[in-house]
Amino acid sequence: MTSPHHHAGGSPARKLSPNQSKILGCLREAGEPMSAYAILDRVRKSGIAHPPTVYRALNDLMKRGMVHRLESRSAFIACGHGECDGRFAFAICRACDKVIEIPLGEKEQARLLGLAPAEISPETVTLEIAGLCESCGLAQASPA
Amino acid sequence: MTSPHHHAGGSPARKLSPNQSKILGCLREAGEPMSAYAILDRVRKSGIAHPPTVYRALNDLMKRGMVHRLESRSAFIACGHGECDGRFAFAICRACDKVIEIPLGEKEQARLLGLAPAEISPETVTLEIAGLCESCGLAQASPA
DNA sequence: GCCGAGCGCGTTATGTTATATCATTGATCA
DNA sequence: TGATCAATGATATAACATAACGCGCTCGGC
Repeated sequence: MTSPHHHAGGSPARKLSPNQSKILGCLREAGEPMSAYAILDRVRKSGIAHPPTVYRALNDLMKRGMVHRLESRSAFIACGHGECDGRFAFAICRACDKVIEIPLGEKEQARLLGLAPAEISPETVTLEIAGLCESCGLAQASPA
Repeated sequence: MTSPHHHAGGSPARKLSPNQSKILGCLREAGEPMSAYAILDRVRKSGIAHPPTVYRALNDLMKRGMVHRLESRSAFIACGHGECDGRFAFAICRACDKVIEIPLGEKEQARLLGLAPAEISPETVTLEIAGLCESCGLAQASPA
């Protein structure tokens, strides 16, 4: 048995590997979406040196629901709820990249999956809403 | 026959350039999503030789609503309705890449945009539903 | 006709995102 | 002790996308 290593809280299953912890920490610190290569730059000093290392960790973290991928931006972000196994949507400011995670209730999920035609039995949904956040909206309405 | 009749200025519905026509034709023939480089391979015989040519045409066609991009696959597909300026969703078979375009009614659109929190005023929605199509579902249930 | 502006497009080069593959390490167990 | 497997390290390359420059055509003014 190994000693508990890190991350108090809720994880019922396996623990994170050191690399996974580093990368999750990096994303949580940032609080905003980062590309895999941006993550790589930030964790180089921690000894992570190659893209596959980052992608492996990200894929594992995504399986656990602790990191999500923003498809419309090819970027990754820490789950705002620590961990979630459900479905969620994102609202993304197209100007400043701010991201807000939107948890989807059961009903909402069902409704979204129900949009799929009979020919395709739906499994996962990717929903990203782009727009302008308040400050960027103001900045644009009255430029310098 | 191409009629090279282009003109800068007010006309709201300009016609397609030769390259745009070729690439739209290619996508329509395919009837399924293609990567930009797959398109490039297919139109090389028509004289298109470089990625930027393809991306330029794709971007124009997307602005016109005649081509959509599948974010979750980095692929492009001809609009199933010829042209649409509205919102739409996609159902995608994760096994065979079959794509079905789902037109979203006004109500559905409004509901989706309404999911955005107050902080972000929503503009566009990206909704992609992945799952298994009938034949792939069967194939998986009873493998050869 | 001549000229310059605008535009579509060709071309080169490079940037960015992601993965296939093999090597190394370290734990487990007959 | 040595076989074996899982995880990670490292190399290389594949796949996706765009920046930047330049050419040639058509259009409009003169």
